[in-house]
Amino acid sequence: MEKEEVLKVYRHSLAHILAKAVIEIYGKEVQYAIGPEIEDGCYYDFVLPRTVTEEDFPAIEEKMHEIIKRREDWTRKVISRDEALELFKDQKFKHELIVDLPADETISIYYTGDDYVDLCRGPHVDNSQELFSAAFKIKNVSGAYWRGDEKRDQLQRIYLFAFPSKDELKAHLAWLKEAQERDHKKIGTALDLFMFRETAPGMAYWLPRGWILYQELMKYSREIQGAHGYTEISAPLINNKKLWLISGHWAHYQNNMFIVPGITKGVNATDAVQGEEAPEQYAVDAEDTMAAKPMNCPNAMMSYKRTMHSYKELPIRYSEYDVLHRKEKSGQMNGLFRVQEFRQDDDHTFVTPDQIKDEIKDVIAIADEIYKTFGITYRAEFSTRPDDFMGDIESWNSAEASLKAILDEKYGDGNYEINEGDGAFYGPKIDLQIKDALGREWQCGTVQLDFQLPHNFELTFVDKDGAQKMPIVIHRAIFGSFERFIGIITEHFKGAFPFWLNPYQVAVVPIRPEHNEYAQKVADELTKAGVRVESDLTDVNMRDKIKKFKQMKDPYILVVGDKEAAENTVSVNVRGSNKQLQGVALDKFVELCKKLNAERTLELPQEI
RNA sequence: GCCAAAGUGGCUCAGGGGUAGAGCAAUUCACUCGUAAUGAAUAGGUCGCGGGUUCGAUUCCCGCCUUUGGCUCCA
Repeated sequence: MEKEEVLKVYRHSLAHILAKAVIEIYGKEVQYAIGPEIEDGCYYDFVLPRTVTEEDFPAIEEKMHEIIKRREDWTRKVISRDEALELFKDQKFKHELIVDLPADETISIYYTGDDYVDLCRGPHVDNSQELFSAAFKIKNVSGAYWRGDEKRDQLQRIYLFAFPSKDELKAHLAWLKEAQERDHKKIGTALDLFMFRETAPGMAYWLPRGWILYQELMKYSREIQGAHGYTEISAPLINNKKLWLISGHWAHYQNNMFIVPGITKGVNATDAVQGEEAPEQYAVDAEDTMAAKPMNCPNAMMSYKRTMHSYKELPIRYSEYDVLHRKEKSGQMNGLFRVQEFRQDDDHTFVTPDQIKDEIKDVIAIADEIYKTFGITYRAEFSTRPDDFMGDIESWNSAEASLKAILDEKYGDGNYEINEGDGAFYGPKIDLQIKDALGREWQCGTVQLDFQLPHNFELTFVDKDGAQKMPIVIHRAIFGSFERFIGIITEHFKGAFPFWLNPYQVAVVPIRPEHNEYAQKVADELTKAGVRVESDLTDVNMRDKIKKFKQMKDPYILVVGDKEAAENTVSVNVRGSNKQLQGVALDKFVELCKKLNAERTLELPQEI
């Protein structure tokens, strides 16, 4: 068997052992649902008479070891649907699974010993003793909904790390520990980039160092988009609900919006504010109710609509970096990855149908250029027409064909995922997914075709034949939200950002106070060259200063003393090594910094 | 929203029914130093918020807030 196959069999078998252990501990009334293998092990879902907590883990693990040591045979049996339904008549989830199996499906069951049976396709080990060498550990327990549906039973899911050997488990746990060190929430605090406070749940406070980085990203984005013919607009942060009624957000997205109720004037007051200080009553259904924007598109439509447009003007590209607010359900927030306030490198491009292909191609080219700058790899996903689509099928078909042709050309047939029927109701889309340190995928870039908003806002352009036609809108973002992207790259670089992006690029440390003058001169020359410099001219031990700047992960720390001042040189301490480059000419160093900034170099040169 | 866990000085964390402790950071003094932790002293916390039990709660109980992991992988 292939190594991967072995791993699958191990994990799958261990899931059954887990179930058997849980049943032995919690009794026969346990309802067991499903137990697939996953990335680093497996899990099993149960309904249990009481909740499992961390304190229960050792007992479960011990029971699993005990079961494995029984050297029980695993026997496979093929049975009829009726036999299966009878056998699992007290197991509601198994029962449902059997009912849902296709009519011609072979139904197989596995006995582990003679007191535990599970519905399963297999394959498994033949005897528990094959699992002697397997290494496993309960990872955690969480709630999970039966079949992922929140309206159905809430199950307790027990996760297991599972590997064929102890060494592999150990290696995995070490990897996990390293990954946790990369956590952007930790690094963000350590590097003083951003913070979160209860005064604004899920909304980052950007601190001086972090805000420099943020702005560098926006600067880079604007530079690239400017070169690709984008024009930037900015629009109101809160809009009257009239806008959201037109766009459809009021009907479809209200739960995700922060709403500012208006003052009623004889309208029903549903959310009355009590007390003497607030005699007016605020209500969501008041005419002057406003809402913070969760998306930029409606205002972009308004901007387009202000005047007539000729086909000669298209494509029109309105990019936008405004702040967006989306209200999330509690429990959905996650550091910078999922926030309630963020900015996107957003854009809405208005095109004619025959411009779609070239335009999307250009978007993908921009995405490639940007992601390459960070050395980040992504996975493309193509989502096609859903059942509740809007518009006519011909438009959909041709739009999907255009997108598919671009994806095939770019990534090759089969090198991107297709999610049939997963598109938005207003159009098909391409999403670009990037992994965080823990391997979780987050959607960053997105390209969406939209036939709906132009319709809702009655957008037109005058075509060659003089007829008024409806443009198609392309929504797209490459970084996605800057917040999320910064989270991703913080973990990717472990806080050691590329030179061009690091909040401060060079730190200057004089050896003694008498070297302050020269240190200042060095700092001034670098600043003049557009380099972000910080220096410490206080009367403190130079070692302490170096330590402080190293902790902030400044790429280059310059130490200057008698020798450097005399020779107009600097001694360079390079991030990521203990290397010190002595006697580097100041001019030469300034030139290097300018080059690194101009080229947005990914790697930090270790030699100068 | 749901399941589980957590919240103690700026940061990292210990503690535990009798009103709190360490390291780092900060401040002061000494050291003036050639590339990641000099020494000494000082200051800093109504232990997330509200309620309950108790003579007494940061500790136990309840509610809320915030945060973390999971709720996608389908016998």
